[in-house]
Amino acid sequence: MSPYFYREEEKYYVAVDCIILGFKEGKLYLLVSKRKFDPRRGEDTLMGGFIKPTESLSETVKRVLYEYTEIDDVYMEQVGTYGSVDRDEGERVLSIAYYALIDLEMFDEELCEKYNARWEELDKVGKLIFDHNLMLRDTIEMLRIRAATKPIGFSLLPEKFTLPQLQTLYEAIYQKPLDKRNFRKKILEMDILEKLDEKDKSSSKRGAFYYTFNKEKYDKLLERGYYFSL
Amino acid sequence: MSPYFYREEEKYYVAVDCIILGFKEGKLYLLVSKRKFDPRRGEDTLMGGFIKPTESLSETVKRVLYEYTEIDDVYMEQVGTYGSVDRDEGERVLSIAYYALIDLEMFDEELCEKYNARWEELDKVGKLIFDHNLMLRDTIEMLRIRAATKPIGFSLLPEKFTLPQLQTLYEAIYQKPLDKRNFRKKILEMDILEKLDEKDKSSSKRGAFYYTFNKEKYDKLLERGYYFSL
DNA sequence: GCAAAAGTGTTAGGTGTACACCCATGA
DNA sequence: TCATGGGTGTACACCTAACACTTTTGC
Repeated sequence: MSPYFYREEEKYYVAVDCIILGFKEGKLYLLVSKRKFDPRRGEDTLMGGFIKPTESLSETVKRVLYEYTEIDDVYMEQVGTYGSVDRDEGERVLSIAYYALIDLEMFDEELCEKYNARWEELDKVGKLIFDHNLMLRDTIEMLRIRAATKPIGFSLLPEKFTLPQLQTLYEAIYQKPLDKRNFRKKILEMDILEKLDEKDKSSSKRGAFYYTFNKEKYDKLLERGYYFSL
Repeated sequence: MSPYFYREEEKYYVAVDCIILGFKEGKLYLLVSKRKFDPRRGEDTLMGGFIKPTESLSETVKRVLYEYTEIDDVYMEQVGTYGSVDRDEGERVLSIAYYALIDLEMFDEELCEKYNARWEELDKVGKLIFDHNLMLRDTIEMLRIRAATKPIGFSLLPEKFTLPQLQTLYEAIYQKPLDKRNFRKKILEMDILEKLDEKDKSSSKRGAFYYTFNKEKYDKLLERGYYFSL
């Protein structure tokens, strides 16, 4: 038997597109860049890349994420695959969208110049190429669901964060104000945060205590059938 | 400018695999067939097919679904894309998994012979080729979430169904018994079912009233910000 | 008349939600 | 001392979950 099993079938270009999200000053931001090649050179696009023959899907995504952010161990999740015949007017390309959540304190702003990229406020993102706006919409929908059921918000914050910070993050994700007392009660009851002695005085005189997310505790709770819900 | 933009990149085979689910006698069933070509000829597999150049992703899925079930307008949803380098030991193939929910009363059993297929009870499904068991697991997880938040269960039932039927369906999906009175109260309160005068006497002497799902009512409720939850 | 499944309400406990004031501190 | 954001508790409404008996009818 020949090693070429599927000779009769057509092959396609396959790319990944990354919806890279960050959080600062109470707002969510999307990393957008200017496309560097045709078609649609110079227009706004998500970060993407073609799959290489030796790479699994997630390896491609990690490579692309590293290329544009120089950060490893980024939280990411597959959003879906987009396969209209004419979605890319160059040639037929199937694209698998992944979103990634990064801590902006880890991001080196100089990379923006290097890649002609910028952090665009999420609700001010304009027209992107191809179906990238659709990918973004699908991501946000997914993110809202995930954020309510999995402790992924911490990926958008520094190691140490304050409860007011965490709350504004969730407010940005859900696009609605949350009650301070209810929010704090709920998140603290889960017993997955560690309070530090240190305070963040950058946004108030009194200062807010720093907390860290205790992943070990969370994993143990998971084993006991607990599940996160905000 | 040449029309060949991405010449440097590699192309890949892309297939879809369908997790086709049905419901009868209180149990969920998966349509499984014997693979008809190499590699892995004769082993148990999901229903799949390669993407044709003129087809969008969902068109491919519809074609495959129609081929194996001869049913149109099937409820389906993308589960995810599987892209390990060696997932198909023949050649590199990326596969996009979709699940589909069908009403078994619409299904012609003779098709099973034609395709060497069978309906396998969901918790008795054995080893499938490649990563198809993983696709199935991911589908079930997704199905549980969807069934709780979208009225998709009706896709697995005939046009007319009884409340005991509907309840056993949800019990099969969640793998846990539900309280009869709470279930009925909740589903009837939603006001998306129409009670018929007719009864189904096949499973009891007294007979259970038939109901139908009123999609128009549901869509109207959606517009008013209502959302389904079971 | 009896077996077998369909159908029907109430209650208690828990969860979500709304709400207002004091505290700590730097300027 | 005052302006600013941080931190705290309670009460009520609502929803969930538990629970048992009657009805219908074919055999």
